[in-house]
Amino acid sequence: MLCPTVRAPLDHIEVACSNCSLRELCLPVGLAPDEMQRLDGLVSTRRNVKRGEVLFRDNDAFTSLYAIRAGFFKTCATSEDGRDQVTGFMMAGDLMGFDGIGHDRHRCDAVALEDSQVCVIPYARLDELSRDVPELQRQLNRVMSREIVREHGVMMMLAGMRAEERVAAFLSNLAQRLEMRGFSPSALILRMTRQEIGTYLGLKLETVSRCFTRLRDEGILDVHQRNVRILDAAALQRLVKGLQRSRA
Amino acid sequence: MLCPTVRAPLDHIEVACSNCSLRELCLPVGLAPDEMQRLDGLVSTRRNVKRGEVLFRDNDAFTSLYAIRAGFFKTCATSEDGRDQVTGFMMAGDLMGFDGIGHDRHRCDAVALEDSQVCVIPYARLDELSRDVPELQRQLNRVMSREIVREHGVMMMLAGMRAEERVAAFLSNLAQRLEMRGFSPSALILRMTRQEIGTYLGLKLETVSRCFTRLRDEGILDVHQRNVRILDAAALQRLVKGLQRSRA
DNA sequence: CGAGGTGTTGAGATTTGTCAACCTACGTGG
DNA sequence: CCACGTAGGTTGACAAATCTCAACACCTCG
Repeated sequence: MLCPTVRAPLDHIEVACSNCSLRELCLPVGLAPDEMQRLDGLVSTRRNVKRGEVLFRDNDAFTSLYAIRAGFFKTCATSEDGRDQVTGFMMAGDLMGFDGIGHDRHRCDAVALEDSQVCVIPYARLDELSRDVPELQRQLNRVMSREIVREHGVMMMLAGMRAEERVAAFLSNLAQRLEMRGFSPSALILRMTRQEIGTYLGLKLETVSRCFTRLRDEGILDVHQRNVRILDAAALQRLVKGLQRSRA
Repeated sequence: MLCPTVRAPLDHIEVACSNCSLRELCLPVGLAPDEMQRLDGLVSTRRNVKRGEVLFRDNDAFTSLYAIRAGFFKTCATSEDGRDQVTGFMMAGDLMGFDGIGHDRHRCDAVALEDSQVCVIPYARLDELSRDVPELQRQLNRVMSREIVREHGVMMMLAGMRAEERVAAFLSNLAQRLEMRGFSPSALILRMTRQEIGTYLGLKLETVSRCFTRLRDEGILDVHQRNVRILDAAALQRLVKGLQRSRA
């Protein structure tokens, strides 16, 4: 994606959080300029991860958090018996790796779904710095808290929604997050397979496919493989809220 | 549950984290004695919550975290459209309220399922103290990280397991946590209704009931209303791992 | 003793999963 | 530049799991 002759200078120009276009979405939110510069000193490494490559894997030693600078990831938890659960899809500005803090080992995999770049945030140094910069600590707590709340939302979706509602919620959420990043909220290019969507939503891939088809037939979507256009966002939202069908 | 003539002295004797029998499960894990004393100074309020009472409610201003000293709670996330999701069942030593850190408002309800007592941990003061006591900050991060990982497990259960497996996982988890607290891991008294279990597991209450019956018929459980005895923990575990039926 | 909340069970409807066939798009190498 | 192989996606018919609705049993508490 990135042309090497362009990437090199970018590494120099935007290497710091203070200059990063994602700073309003990412860890530095709320930091004063001098505080942000101290964070810059910490986040000095970037890492390219090609599509299909693993950034970290379940049971890897935990050393760092990762901020997505560009690209798209899935995080998957794997149970001993081989069950696989996509726990989230992550995009630019999102932070990954919190699962590792609790036991000094990662408890899920992070896999790039397109060629990506992440900022490496060494946790030991972040921990150190956050003693000096209270606002950084607070922000870290906030981000983790929001991750917990986000997961509540996923649980609600998995436990309470039927297939079509789940797919609607998935698309609606994706669109909203793309919009926050300045992309079109209606023209989506999915970076994941039907199988991966299914694993995330607790559905089989055929069911996901059928839901896409049904939403197309209802005039809510335009679907061509991974290109999805949301034609009727309001109807999608009604589905998410379960107003389309009776429900106690 | 607690007899008042006993409770009063207890309040004096065990008022501090340093003396609390739950300190190995709760926030103070890993703190040095002097650090723990500083935490004692902070956690000075206790609050009794009767069965059915709400400790905090969705959209309440966030001021404190809560450590369960005795009793049993459920936490429920409610979506705008009235869908209700039990996100967890909490028992002695568990911490609640992390959902509120992200936006200074709680994002779920905490309801006592039996007469309970919680320690109130004012967040602003905890935040302050954790600057001075790095280990406290680290412990807080660990606890939140584990909450994230716990929720991954719930997502895996909701997305990947069939009804009977979910019920088995629920019981097995409950038993394990009771055992960690020194209770029998085989004789359970459920503090929640079938409805609440169902909401947690993404099943209707009738399905939960039928699963209990089936597990009884299979000789794995002895069920009388809310009294459940686990007769064959190994079989229960096999169910959790999905070894009982074919699965890709 | 009665009332109401809770739990169980049954029959039938609905949703989702399973299996299999086929289609489509994309990348590779000739 | 085209042909082919393969992974990913769609669709159909049928099976299985779960939900729905309804009746009834049980238990606790006033």
